[in-house]
Amino acid sequence: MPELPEVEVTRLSFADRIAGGRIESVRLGKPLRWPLGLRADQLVGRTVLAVRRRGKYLLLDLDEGLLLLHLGMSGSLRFADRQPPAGAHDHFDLVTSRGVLRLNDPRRFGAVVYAPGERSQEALKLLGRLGVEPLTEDFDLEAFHRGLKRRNAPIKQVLLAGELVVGVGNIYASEALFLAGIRPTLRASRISRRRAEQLRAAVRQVLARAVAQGGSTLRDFSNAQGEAGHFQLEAMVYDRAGQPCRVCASAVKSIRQGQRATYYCPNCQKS
DNA sequence: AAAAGCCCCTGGATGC
DNA sequence: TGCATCCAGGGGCTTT
Repeated sequence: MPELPEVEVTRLSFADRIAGGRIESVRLGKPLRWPLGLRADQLVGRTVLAVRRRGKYLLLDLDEGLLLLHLGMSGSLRFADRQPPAGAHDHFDLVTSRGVLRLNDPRRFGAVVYAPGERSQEALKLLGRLGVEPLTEDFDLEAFHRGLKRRNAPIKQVLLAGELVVGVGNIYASEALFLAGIRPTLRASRISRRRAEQLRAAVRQVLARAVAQGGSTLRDFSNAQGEAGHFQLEAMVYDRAGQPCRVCASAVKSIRQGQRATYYCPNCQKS
């Protein structure tokens, strides 16, 4: 589900509301991808200072340590005044004096991990190899192009890997490549500087637009207030196999790359 | 070092 | 209606 836009939209929907909240209790459901990393009751009494995002991770800064949250494929957060009975897929509740943050994640690919500090082993293990943030000045064209030249894998998979630039998942990889007019199977090393520039701009444009639209709601994503996103309505190629390209009316094609579906227009993305 | 495959897990859609 | 199969916004880990 959640790529950078969905994670950022989620963050924006509860960061201000939870900030300053004192942790009153923690409820754990079924195991997530990794163990929490400390006893849940050790969080009680700490304060949530702020919520940041790094790639597809949310970082809850506490007055001591931080919580790293990942939504995996099917996770979503809700922030509410009260704590209703937990449903079958509610696997983490953070009850604070400002409200209750609840993670719902049917597939349980998500995670909530405690780290004593941002530079700790625990944090670096998850965040240490992430590429640059696409929506900041850090997304430097020259460095991006140099990185692409070093990879022979198809560009779609290089984007998904998140080692050069973070936050681009399966929806937005196809969308960005469409906007840039680049075929997803093209080897990254063969992308010219000019096309790298177009791709960089396309990644930024599509992610920013998706944030503005509240993210994409394919089946069950909603922000921490329960509101769905709308970007999926303006997707150019994602999940549109066989349908006419919105630019040239050619049939959108679907292929598989690394066990994931990729969508592109064979006419608008000739190479 | 980089690339390719394999899993983790549940549920919805589709087909017989 | 029942059951099998395939597929899904991710990504760490192991093997080539």
